[in-house]
Amino acid sequence: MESLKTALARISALSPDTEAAFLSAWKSWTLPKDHPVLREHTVSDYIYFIEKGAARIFYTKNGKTITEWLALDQQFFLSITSFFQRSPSHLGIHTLEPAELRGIHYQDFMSLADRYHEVERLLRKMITDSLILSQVRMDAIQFETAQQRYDRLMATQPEIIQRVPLTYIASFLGMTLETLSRIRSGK
Amino acid sequence: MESLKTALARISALSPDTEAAFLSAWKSWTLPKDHPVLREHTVSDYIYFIEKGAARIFYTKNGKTITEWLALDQQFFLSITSFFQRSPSHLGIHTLEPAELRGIHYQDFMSLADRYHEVERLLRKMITDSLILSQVRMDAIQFETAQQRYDRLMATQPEIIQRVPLTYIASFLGMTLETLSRIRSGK
DNA sequence: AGCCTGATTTGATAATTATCAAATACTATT
DNA sequence: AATAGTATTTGATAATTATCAAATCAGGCT
Repeated sequence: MESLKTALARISALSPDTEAAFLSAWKSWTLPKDHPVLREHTVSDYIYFIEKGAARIFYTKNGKTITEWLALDQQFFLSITSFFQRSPSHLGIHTLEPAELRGIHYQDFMSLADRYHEVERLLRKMITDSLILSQVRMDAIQFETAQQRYDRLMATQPEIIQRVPLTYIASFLGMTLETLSRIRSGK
Repeated sequence: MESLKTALARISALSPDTEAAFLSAWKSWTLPKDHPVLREHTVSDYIYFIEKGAARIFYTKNGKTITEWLALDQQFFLSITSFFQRSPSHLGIHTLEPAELRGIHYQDFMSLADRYHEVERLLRKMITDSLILSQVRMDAIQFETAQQRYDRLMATQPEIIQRVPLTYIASFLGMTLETLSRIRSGK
């Protein structure tokens, strides 16, 4: 419980009673390794926070499974388009390690955002952070070579390489498994 | 004035007095063709709305000028990272056609968002829309061929081809001018 | 220890797109 | 209408990365 609270406090301060109301809306799950969190083509109702463990957000394109995001301890994740547009997501999510998850339902988040200006502000800041991340990532994908994208990952999240199978990392970085392997072997 | 109001109403409803307060914070500019809106490496203080005309958001990478976004009539645009992080932007912005611009300053937007819950909600929805767009675009860049990206642009914003020089469109689509030219000629 | 299964590496080749270099077309202005 | 300057097209070649195929490696299980 402590770490979700800390993570939220880092984004935006809440007054004690608002914080209590908001935190109590979050549910908890303990999931084993390789367990589904969200089935593909369903509406994603939750924003998740992974207290501990690893999860993979993926989808299928032309018969291939693409890893769209990898979430490790202390990160928020969700299917953006599905959660906000309330439409079935092409995304699936499953755990890669045993995981402690927290999640807040769309309806609960929205009614709290309606009731508390501070929660609305928190939501706005969460989305802003996510948008900034998305911009940086887009730039990387569009204008960096495969080598540069790998180097960037090593610089920012080296632990990901230890904990996640290379196949997933490859597609997360927008390259094939073979290309990633060659980059890692130093050509 | 009417169209900014309409565009905002489409995003989120405001009560009459909140709307009046909010709209009055927007400034107006009339700019000629090929006129700078934001100089590179400065802090971007405004969210812009282009009533009429065309603008180009760009930056320089390895000595090349990359078009990051093209905004035509009735669109909002801004340097996301600079505006929200209050840091100098690598982005520059200039007009491609004579343009009627509206803009709201960071400080004004934020203090209105602080004062009015409804403005905070509007801001949240604007950012959400932008995030969804960003996700869709990222997916296109990462997993579609040059041909598919061109086809998508033709399907969604065909008028852009008529109004914007191909060099800019090419880099907006993440390909070289030559590649775009060959795609257009049907190989 | 040996085996099985999945993960990763390596090799050969193909596809896509970029780069460099002209040639041609277009536009605005005289 | 001629010209200058820019925009676009075309051609030849190179670079990057994907694809397909096979070999090797690693960890869990009997």
